[in-house]
Amino acid sequence: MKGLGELERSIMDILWAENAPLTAREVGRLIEDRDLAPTTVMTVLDRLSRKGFLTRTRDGRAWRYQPAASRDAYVAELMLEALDMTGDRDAALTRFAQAVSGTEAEILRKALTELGEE
Amino acid sequence: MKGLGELERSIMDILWAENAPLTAREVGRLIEDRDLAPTTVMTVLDRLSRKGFLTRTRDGRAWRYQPAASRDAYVAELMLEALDMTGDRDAALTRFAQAVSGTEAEILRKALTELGEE
DNA sequence: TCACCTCTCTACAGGACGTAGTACTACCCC
DNA sequence: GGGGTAGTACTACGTCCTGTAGAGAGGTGA
Repeated sequence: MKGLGELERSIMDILWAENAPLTAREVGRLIEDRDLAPTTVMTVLDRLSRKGFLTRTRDGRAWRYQPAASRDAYVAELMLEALDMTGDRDAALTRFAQAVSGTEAEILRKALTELGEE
Repeated sequence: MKGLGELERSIMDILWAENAPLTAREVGRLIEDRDLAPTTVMTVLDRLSRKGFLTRTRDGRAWRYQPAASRDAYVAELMLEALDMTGDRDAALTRFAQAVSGTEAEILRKALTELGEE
């Protein structure tokens, strides 16, 4: 998987936050604080779908874009990818476990416990 | 934190694998399969220390480079960084927990348990 | 038909990286 | 002591990615 640029991520954030597939115009409106040219938004949406982060379907002449995967899935995948980078996954995992905060350690523990029960 | 390029990572891998600080020449010898000019290795080592991935100390006229952090720490940090990207850390963590393989889930569980005992 | 929307194509600047040459300095051997 | 050698710093260049956007084409409604 490739990383995302800053604008790309802003746009993914918008689409992840929204539940419905959006057109370029709609995304542009939601990102208004940056005052981007409409084509800029379109270009980025296009690149994102080319990279597989978005899927798009026709709606009249316009395209509607929506995330190909949930943000959680994306984040989890990034984490796994980082993990793949090491020779010693166990050490890295241990380190990671030590680094997450208390509440999050709790979440992780619970998720793992539920796993074990399946 | 910034990501690493491909050559940068090869070089970090070498330095992570080695326990002693190496000179550019030594790194170059260890990476021989690529047949790089000595200055290429030096440039990359230099960039890596500029980015904070390496520290260097003088050894006569030469520099000796060593990782500023362990690979595990680096990987763990990458993972945390990915985690920071999401609005809903819990969901991402849960997702992650579900994605790691059984053995690794075990490792994680153990690390978390030990945490709890401290 | 005219204004408009949306698309696709093309472009360009800036930064990161891989790659390396050049020029300068210090050191060792003959 | 002079030349080769090793090591450094500085500079450079091509490529790819990303942010940014214009130009042109083809529908669409008034």
